[in-house]
Amino acid sequence: MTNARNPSLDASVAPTVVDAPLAAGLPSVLGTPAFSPLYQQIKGLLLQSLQSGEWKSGAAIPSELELAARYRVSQGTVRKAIDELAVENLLVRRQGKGTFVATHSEQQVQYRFLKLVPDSGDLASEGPAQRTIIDCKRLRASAEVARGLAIRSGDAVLQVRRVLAFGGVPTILEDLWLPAGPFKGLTAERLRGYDGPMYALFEAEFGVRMVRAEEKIRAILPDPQQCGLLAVPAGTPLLSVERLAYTYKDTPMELRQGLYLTDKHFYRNELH
Amino acid sequence: MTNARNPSLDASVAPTVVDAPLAAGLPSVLGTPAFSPLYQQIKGLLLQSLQSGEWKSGAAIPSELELAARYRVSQGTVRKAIDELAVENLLVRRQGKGTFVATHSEQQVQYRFLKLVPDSGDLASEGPAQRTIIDCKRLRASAEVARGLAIRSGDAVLQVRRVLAFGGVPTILEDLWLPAGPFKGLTAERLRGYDGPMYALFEAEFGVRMVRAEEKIRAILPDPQQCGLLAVPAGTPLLSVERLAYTYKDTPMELRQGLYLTDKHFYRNELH
DNA sequence: CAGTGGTCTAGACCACTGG
DNA sequence: CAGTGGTCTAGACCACTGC
Repeated sequence: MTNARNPSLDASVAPTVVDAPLAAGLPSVLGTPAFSPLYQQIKGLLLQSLQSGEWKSGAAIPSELELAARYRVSQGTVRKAIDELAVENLLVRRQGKGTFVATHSEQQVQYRFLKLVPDSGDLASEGPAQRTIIDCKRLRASAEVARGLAIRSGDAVLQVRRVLAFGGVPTILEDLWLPAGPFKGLTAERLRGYDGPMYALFEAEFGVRMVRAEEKIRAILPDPQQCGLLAVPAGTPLLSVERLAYTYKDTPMELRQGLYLTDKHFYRNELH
Repeated sequence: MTNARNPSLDASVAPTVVDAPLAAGLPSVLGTPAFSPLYQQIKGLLLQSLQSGEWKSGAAIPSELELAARYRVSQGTVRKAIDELAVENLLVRRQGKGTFVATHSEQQVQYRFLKLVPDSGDLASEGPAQRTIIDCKRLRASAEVARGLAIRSGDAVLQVRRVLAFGGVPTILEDLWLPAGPFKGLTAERLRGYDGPMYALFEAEFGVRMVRAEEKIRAILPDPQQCGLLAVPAGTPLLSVERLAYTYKDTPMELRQGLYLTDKHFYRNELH
């Protein structure tokens, strides 16, 4: 393919492909990327298939050769697109088996987004967390919550409060805010009836896949109510972990504030 | 190249190449990798050249074509090796210019390992940090420090204590422990005379490049001395950030305990 | 054994940098 | 303009999985 911006990636095989908005090679104002390599466009198409639900959580996507045929590109180009999605943890490659849609329900990565680790050993060695749903309320988004979730202040949101305990010791107190629309029908009972990571439930019941998140971490002192729920004396310093979780296309779908007791655990991070 | 484990990657061109220790294809006991792809071996050779000092911090390494010729492999294989090193932030690719040895002295990534961010804006907007070296002592490693640095308890180490302030507000109190050998000659005066990231000084003066690190984060209450140095009242919760930083080959080279004031800043982390 | 992802090659051409 | 990294292809073969 000589590729004067991909004659073959046309509407018939790739209905919604977004071709480079400007002529290739012409730098546009102020650093707008005037060139999008083929594999990036393929990546975009794969992303669409993921977002649209064409491929379900945990299911295999078509093989590289099939995708190459579908998009009329070489296997290597598809590989590069899949490679990036695998690095971002949206897809999982398994040699000899295929490429699968990443999910939060797998045993190995149950706590993909939870960086809290016991002082000795790993979370798994403490056995499963004991989850206690305290409540699940429907209310109107405060200005702060609305800003995080990119909705209008006053829009309906669900607020979930829960406590996680390890080995019987309450360790994490969490408040979650979810946009009411995508999570219509979520109740405290439904949450209590589910045994597994919450994000797995979101995938299975609401088709919402959390794909990445940002956390803001601070040291704080809990208020009296928080002390009670975590069963710690006033004046105990806690880690405040404010998380904003995103689905595809950088859409924020959950705001979460966690309070972590860090006398027997720590938040583990790797720097590169 | 037909490659029945790389006849061409021989001693003459790649003096220290470690060939797959076992015959390819024969799985050995308990999951030991019995197969090492060519590009991984090339990666190992590049790593050696980095570690040996053949290529200095910030300097360009040979072009892909040159390396391909040197190792007698295709450009694609060299590319894949470099790709991984670039992902790990050991190398930096610059299109049209070359591939460079990553360094901590560059403006853009000055604070590569510092995840503290002001509530509004970024660290750069606050101007440069004011660094105050409190002291730099030579002492014997405690059991804990020795365990972290993988040396013997009682071995000589340097302990550095300093305070970082932003906009005149003391925000970070840090204690560092360094093995005395590689850092022979480091003094408080030398540290005070240097204007820039400490890791940049380590590169320039001691040839030690920090390549990755692990952090353990907790919420703690400072002791009276720490309160004094940070000018905060007793009872102020602080983020305790214990960092273990590594050079090449997973060699630990620095243990660091930081106390972060998080009323105007937060520790920012991204999850994937 | 067929099917999947993983490695490796050789070659063409494109995009970016700097002299 | 030459030199660098970046993209894309086509094809061969290897390693792993499961039937």
